[in-house]
Amino acid sequence: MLHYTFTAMKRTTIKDIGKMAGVNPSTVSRALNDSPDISVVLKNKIKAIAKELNYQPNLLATNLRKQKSFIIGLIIPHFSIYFIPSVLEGITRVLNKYGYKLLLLSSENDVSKEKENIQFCCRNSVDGILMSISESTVDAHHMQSATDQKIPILFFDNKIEDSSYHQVIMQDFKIGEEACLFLKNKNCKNILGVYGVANQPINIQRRLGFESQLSADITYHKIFATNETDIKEKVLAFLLNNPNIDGLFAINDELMMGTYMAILKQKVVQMDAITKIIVSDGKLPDLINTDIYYIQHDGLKLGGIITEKLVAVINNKSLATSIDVLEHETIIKNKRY
Amino acid sequence: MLHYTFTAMKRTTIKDIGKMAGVNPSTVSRALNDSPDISVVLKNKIKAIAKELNYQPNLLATNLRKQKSFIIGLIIPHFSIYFIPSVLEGITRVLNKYGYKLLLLSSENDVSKEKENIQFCCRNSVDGILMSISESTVDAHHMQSATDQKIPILFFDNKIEDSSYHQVIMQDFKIGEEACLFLKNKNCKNILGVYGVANQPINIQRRLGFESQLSADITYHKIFATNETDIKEKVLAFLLNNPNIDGLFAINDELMMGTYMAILKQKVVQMDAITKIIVSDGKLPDLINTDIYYIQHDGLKLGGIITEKLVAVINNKSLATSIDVLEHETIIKNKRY
DNA sequence: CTGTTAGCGCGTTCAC
DNA sequence: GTGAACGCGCTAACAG
Repeated sequence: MLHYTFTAMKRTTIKDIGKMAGVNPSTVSRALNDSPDISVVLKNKIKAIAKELNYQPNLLATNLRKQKSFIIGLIIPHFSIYFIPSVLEGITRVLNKYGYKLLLLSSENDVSKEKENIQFCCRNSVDGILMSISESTVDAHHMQSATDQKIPILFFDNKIEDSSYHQVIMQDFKIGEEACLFLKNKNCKNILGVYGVANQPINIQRRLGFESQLSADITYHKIFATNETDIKEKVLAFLLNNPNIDGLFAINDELMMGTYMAILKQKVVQMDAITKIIVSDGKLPDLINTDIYYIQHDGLKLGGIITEKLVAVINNKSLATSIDVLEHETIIKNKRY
Repeated sequence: MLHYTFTAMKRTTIKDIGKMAGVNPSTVSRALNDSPDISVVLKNKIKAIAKELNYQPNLLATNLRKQKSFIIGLIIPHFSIYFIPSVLEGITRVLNKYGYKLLLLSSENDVSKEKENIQFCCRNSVDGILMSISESTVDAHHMQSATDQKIPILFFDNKIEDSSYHQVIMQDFKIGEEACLFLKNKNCKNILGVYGVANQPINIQRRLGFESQLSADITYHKIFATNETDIKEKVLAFLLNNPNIDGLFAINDELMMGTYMAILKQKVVQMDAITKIIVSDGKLPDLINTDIYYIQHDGLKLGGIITEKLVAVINNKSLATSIDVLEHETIIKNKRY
């Protein structure tokens, strides 16, 4: 066993198999690909030899030939613990179903790295790209190389203003509206809205939706933050001057978590005195020990949907681009333990 | 713009560039690879043309030629939200540093899928594989194709009984010991140990370590479970008959979370009446609202370490295999908010 | 049914 | 300095 480690063991190719079987390499290729042209006996013979030699087809060669890799690229801004894992799970399940694999790339919220990633995907001839744009991305100009090569791109989460791409997004404005109406219905009068960096469509829409339903009798504050730590610090400071908050809207789990920790730490206001509503896939509400309401943003489902759509596009390039808007579930009360 | 979608736009190759520059394709290749053989003027001319034509080298061809892909495969059992994201982050950062990309594969805790994944990696000539084995994996026989091809594999998390592989693991036995000593020191007399499925090395070692430090004056119970829901149900039932628990050891975040929810829900015992110690990267302790102690298992750091090691092995194939044992930090008290 | 030939796009050896 | 020719491993077109 160990001596294999030091022996130059060339990988077996169809040539080798051909030599052993006394046939031409191309015959081997056809046999292994179950071409109907090859007699069953020969097929079996060749397959047996292939198995014995532990033959692994070189996909680099196959792909080069076929211009297809059965790999799809996923580009995300960063690895959020709240959402990405379930999206990944959803993507992977569908991908497995169709025999595709996943090249996972993180743009680290940087457009230039995003472009690099796109190019890497292209150079490797991925069959399609799933893309959640970075915070600093404003348009799709840097995806040129992909469109040039006719590699389909599907944007999800954040909408991009370009109808030539496939997209899957949520009804973000409506989500905001619903959240506000909910808090009003709960009779909140002093509300804090917690949002991500200002320029992302998803943030803007949810915020605008929320604000569209505010009324004059409500005191409204908003805080923008980039991450959990950031929001935590800002809320800590905020609460000192505003201990009378009775309603909270957070546009995602991460921001909610930071806010939650700040409220617990600052202690100027009782956690249960605040009515909280967030957009979440439902994991965080399970984790924390307080009543919290949420609008369902199911990562597992989203992952599945975008992947199904991308695969469909790959298999039928002529599919017209469209923006699919995902229905969300109505507000759900989190069951206390 | 839109008409590109319907025009057969062939990808530009070195041939095209050669034609435009009036030189041979091989010259183009050399120029773009900064061969010292090419005059600077010609180089610049060729590079300019390449840029103008938005030339994207076909890595499938390059890799086929060089037998190297600058891709490394990561195979994990499933997408745990508590640990995997930070490991991914750690891996990606280091990978970016060296220009490698990540092929992410999930075995869904299934050995046969694990084998498939390995083979897919081999067939695509990945440069190396990072591997956290599935629950049902007992040895490394199914990695044959990788070793045949001399693709280095690095195992992390769960140890595998085969010294011919590179490994990075923790001092799991010692972790168990420390946890037990800690609870004893806190004067716990009625302790519950919560473990994963019995046959995984990581689970066994932590449990054995823990049990090695038990003494006669301690009542000790143990529960084995496969996931969060599973453990939750089991603990719910358990607590009914054992309301006097005063100490808890959970070998990871996921199991802790299920236990936590069960305790809250069952209400037969006060959460704060139990001294809790877990192995965690520290995120969960931040999330939940109770004192909890933990032994640090830093995913970000681990991801970085295993990737650095794998890259080192890739660049120097002769490196002897070794089992690196990661030092863990001593027990840390979680700061209450 | 099977062999021959050609080429996917690139890097490399050997000429000159 | 640069061109020509070859091959990485595989598949597809054309023969027969």
